[in-house]
Amino acid sequence: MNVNVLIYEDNESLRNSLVALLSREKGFHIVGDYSDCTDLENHLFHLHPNVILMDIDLPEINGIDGVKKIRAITTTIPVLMLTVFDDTSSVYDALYAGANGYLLKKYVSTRLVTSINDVLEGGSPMSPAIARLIIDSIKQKGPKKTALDYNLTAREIDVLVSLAKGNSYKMVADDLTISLDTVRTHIKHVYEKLHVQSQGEAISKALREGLIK
Amino acid sequence: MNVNVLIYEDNESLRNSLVALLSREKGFHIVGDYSDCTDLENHLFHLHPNVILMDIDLPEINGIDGVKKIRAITTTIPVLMLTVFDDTSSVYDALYAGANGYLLKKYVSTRLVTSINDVLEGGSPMSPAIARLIIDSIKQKGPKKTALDYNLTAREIDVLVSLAKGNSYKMVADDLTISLDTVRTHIKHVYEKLHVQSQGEAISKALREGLIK
DNA sequence: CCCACAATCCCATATATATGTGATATTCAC
DNA sequence: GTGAATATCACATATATATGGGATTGTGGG
Repeated sequence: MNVNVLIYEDNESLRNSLVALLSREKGFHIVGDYSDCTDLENHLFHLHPNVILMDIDLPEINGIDGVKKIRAITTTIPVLMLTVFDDTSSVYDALYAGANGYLLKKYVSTRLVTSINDVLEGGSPMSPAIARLIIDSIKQKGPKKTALDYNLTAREIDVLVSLAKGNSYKMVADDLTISLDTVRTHIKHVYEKLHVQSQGEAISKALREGLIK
Repeated sequence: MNVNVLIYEDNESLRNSLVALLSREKGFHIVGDYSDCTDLENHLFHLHPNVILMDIDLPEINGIDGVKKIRAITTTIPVLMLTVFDDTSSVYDALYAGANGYLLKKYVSTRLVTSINDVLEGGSPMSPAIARLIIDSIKQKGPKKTALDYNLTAREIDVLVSLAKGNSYKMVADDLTISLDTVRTHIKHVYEKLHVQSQGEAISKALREGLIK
């Protein structure tokens, strides 16, 4: 059972280290190591990698775009990002592009092999510092309140949700099969409970605080 | 340089393993190991832990509430969660409660010491399976579009943002120091570009797609 | 049993909003 | 320097919305 590893890393000394490190490891076979991913499509088709190591800061095409190119061709081959920077937006961009893991270069020597095994098993290994960034940015959004925090009734939420879809009062009425006046009444109560006095404020408060999705 | 570790774990055999494991490790000192965290406040004040290991499934008070109790008292002592389940909502609840790391029990033997060191350094270690959950749930929200995707102009965004604050057209006009009619014009254009025809739909689309915050 | 609350409907009206048409000045690219 | 895009303002009007009042019915708790 051999794992074919494809490497994109422009720093030659690090690239050589990676190759050396994995060559020593039983079960790993390096099918290619390159300093840029301009010829990525070809490599994918001919080298049959099981996992790809991708540096973030690559010349010509950066690692993020590299992942995008990979994901445009296949979604099954896991990609492990390598970087020196723990920068929030790069992390997010890489994850959205379809990267599976995120390893800081200073941990390569101790955690590369484990991390490769982790992504092969469907996990998303990341260095603690990276994980910290992600967690912080999640927390920043704040814990979601529920509709209960404002004592909204089930029906009032129905109306709010329908309204947030962009429905007019009349459409909400049709949607929920109630009269226009009933819609008005519910909305009136919602406004009182949320302490707002316009549709715009109600919808934006509801969405921002996670009362509705 | 001794690290004081406080442990809450109801499974006695695991708790003993944890104690044994850390006792062997130089630099760690276990100041307490308990099967529940009912007496948490006392422990915090008298045992002076530098790091706390907390099981998720605890009798009486569960681990999530345990973290909340800790965070009500201090925000500086890192808490590392231990769990057998990789369940999305528990993970989120724990993170929001203020946990710093999240370790699956099956990795305790190999990664506990490293993980403790990671949280002490301000990182957020987590098992790859846990990280995967978090990443998936982030990705689910989809990559944020920018206002550019709809060719909104700077001024149109200004108006949209002001509207989403709950401002009426008149208030937007005051806010941006332009006339009411100009506000109308901008909004008209926004509606055309977003393909919506009401304020509610515009605001909810803008918020949901991340055009505005 | 009574009360509070939820859900439903009705009426009335002052504002606000959506939409059309039209105009002027500025800027920026070609 | 001509044209396209932007930002600004104006006028008109049909709907929609916000808000006040009042009413009926069912339900669940005390």
